[in-house]
Amino acid sequence: MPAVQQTDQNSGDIAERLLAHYDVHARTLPWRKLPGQGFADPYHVWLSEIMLQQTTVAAVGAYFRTFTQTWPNFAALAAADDADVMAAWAGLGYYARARNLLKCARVVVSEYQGQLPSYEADLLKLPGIGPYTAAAIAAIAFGRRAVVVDANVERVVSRLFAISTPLPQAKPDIREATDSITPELRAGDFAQAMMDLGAGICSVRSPSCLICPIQFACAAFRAGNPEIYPAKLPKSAKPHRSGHVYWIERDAHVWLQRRDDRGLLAGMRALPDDGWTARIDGDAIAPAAANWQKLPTQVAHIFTHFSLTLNIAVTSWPADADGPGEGEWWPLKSLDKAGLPTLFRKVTEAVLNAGER
DNA sequence: TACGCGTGGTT
DNA sequence: TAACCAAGCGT
Repeated sequence: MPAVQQTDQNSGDIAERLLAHYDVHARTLPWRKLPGQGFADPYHVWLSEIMLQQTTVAAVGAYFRTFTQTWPNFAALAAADDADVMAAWAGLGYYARARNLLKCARVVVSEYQGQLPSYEADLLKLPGIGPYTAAAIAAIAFGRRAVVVDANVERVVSRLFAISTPLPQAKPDIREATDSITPELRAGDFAQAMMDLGAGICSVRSPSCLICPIQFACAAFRAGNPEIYPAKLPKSAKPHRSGHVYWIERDAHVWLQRRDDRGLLAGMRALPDDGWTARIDGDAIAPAAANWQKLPTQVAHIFTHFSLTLNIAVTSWPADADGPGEGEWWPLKSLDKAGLPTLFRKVTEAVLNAGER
């Protein structure tokens, strides 16, 4: 006994009502054209969609402006130095996105004459573009009909249709239901309207059903329990790890290394460590024999899948001697330009605030 | 297929 | 405060 079977007529009404609401209430965003003003620059749509993967609108804003000012199109970005792009991405997280961003820009230049392809199937082949992003770009930048499903849409649609199967098993049903209400025209506006709805009205904890433009069609509203959707399986507890980082200072410079190309914080500049990972604690073995001094303060950081407490050991290094292993001496006065991920920024702050060096 | 992958805001 | 969550993707 399906709670609600949307009729064809009803399905059309959903898009119509949602788009009418969007025409009046669309959020103004740096990468967005307002309804009726045509399609946004595909480069801007692509860049914003990559940045917005698992990332809030508020966090993306400044990065989007920096990137579009520094690299205004695919050709400029494709010609950029990898290290500059990684440094510009520092702090935004999920650094594989930045590496794939560059790969993608270079493919667009070499294979597509610097113009993003407009078909979902072609977009899907590009680095960093998955099912969601391919559909979003095809619809938003090129006006093609595509079924755009992100976490917002999953929440809205699971409520509309009272889909009680837990995620991720519910994904096929949700995609089918989304397909059934996606209009032939204005699929891009429809997708953005669904995401605006999910970000504002149809929120996770306390949805504002009384002002929702598609309340009339919502099975969960009718049942009085929108907040139970989407159902999700419980998450496993995240482990706690500890380890060390090592601050090696020589003549107002600090020794920085580049992390491995794969895994956590891949390819990012970093301080030397004692081998801690998401799975194991560090072994507390310093990268070299030296007069190490342990700082009284620790740094705590929480990743997606584990939390970490870092101890900090500092030493001063003989003048003119090279640091241990591969690395570079980075001037302390421009440490903010090193593009350190947030974990190591916390460490540098702790060291510099400690004073004793 | 399920897991690894950042960070900051919210409750 | 600890847990949850965000315009997901690659492997």
